[in-house]
Amino acid sequence: MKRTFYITTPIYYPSGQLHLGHAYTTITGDVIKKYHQQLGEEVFYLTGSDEHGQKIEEKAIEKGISPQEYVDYIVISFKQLWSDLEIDYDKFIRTTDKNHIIQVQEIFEYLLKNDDIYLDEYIGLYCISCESYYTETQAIENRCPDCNKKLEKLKEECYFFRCSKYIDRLQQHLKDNPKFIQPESRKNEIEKNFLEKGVSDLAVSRTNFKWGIKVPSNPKHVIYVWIDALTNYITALGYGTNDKLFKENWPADIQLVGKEITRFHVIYWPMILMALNLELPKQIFAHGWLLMDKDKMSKSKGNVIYPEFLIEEYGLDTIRYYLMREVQFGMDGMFTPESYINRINNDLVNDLGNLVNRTMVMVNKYFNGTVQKQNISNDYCEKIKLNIINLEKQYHINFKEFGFTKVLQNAWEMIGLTNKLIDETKPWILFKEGNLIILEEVLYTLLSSIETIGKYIAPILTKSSKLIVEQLGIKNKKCLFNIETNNKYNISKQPEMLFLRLDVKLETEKIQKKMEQQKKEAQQKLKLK
RNA sequence: CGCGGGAUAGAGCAGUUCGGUAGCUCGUUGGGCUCAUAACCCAAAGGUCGGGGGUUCAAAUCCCUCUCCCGCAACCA
Repeated sequence: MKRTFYITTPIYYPSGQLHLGHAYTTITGDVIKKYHQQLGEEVFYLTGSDEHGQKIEEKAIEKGISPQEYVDYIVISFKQLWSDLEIDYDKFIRTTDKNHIIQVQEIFEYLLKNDDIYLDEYIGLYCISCESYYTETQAIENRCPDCNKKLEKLKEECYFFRCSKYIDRLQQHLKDNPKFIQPESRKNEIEKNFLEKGVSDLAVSRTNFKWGIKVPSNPKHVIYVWIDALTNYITALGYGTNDKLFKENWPADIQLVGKEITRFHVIYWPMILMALNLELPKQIFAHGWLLMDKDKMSKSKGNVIYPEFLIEEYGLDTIRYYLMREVQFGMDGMFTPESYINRINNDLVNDLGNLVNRTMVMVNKYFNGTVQKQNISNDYCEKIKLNIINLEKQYHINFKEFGFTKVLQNAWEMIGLTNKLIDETKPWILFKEGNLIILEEVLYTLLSSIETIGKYIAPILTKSSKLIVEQLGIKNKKCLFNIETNNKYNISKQPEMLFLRLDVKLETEKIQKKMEQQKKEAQQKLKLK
């Protein structure tokens, strides 16, 4: 049986337009996919949309269309964004897919039959004007935390999932698999805050809205988000219908989630899988948030940035680079227009772009675009070659631990060394003095170093990597760090610049203006309501 | 005493597991170079490692205590 590397993102909720935060998660998955493909592994990458629930129902009513029409419309924008970001997903699952609906119903009935789900009454504090339940910890002196009105105790018929049955097994699993939840800090949080305090049974159905998957044996109940949404990771593989695809992919190798939904993915999701007698995913990675100037991105605050604008203005690679470089994976990171533009100028334009450009100009100027390896020894060149070898080890270690920041730091260390090599060997003087053999060896070393860098950054800087490899005239594109395979380079005569220098002040203002404009639009929408 | 995370140069962060000259990027200042996208290379300045106490020959790191910030059960990556 063929085993593939299976990656999932959360399925996003189509209550509005996706922003840079969503893109962050999905780009990360894409980077992981590209790395594993580079290793020659088969990869299956899943993303999708979670389309049911009260909020969607309300949005649709507000717009005077059916929920289905509404989600169809929003999902087009999701897919468009992933296409703009060149996300190479293998399947886009929608919880309104027919197959998903049937499977969820079967799963629900199966759990019901096995007594993992039972019918009972939900008693909770309800706010009539907000139409929502609050827990006792949320309520402020028996008043609604949102509108401050008095909360009523309400009873509602509801199906529950028997968490108590699986809690011991889950705790054992966490003990046996210390890397199940990453990063470590999230694991501690979950254990101390939830597992050790006990997990009460989970309400898994609703009767107060209609837009969802009906419980077949009791259709006045709609299956609530947990069993509907979480199971997407298996129904997408054809659980229950396509055994082959399912067995090739499940269990997932890595499930990416935002830190706010860690709880559902490391407590309830594994319990559902246990109840279904399925293996648990190998790892759940909870990443942090992208903050805008220390604030969480939020539409009402008007500090949201949408990726479309950035792609159009600055190119896809700049976004991928920024997110992977600036944000320590697992921790919160910051996006500020200024740091974004600065990263582009400093790292991409000055260090990388300029290195490639200055080298290629010299190769064309001094050797008309063709240089060969000269079998002479040169201290400076040896240093670079040694570094390339060390780099390879680090590369795999870092990628396997999702240390994207480190991957890029190492690449940039290499770029720095290569820039330094030029200053140390001074090719223009070698040329003036007629030291052509040494000059050719230096230029050859520069090109092999650039080739390594080009391949090294491939999973992250997809476009630049391709352009570098193409412009160097490299044939054996697959080979990763083997610098000795190319004894000769025949480079492009008119190299194209990888990145163009930006005016920091001008561009920063442009982005801020765009955000202001979006803020106004959002406020107007609120007024219309 | 609810729990978890955090506080390190002007900014953003690493280092804390297993104590031993405090590090990276950007910014600032000075110098070098002219192949290159006024880019690149070198150097310097800048820190009582949140406060206080303790253990130790030695603490950013271990222990105690205090202060401040962030997150935390319903649907926000």
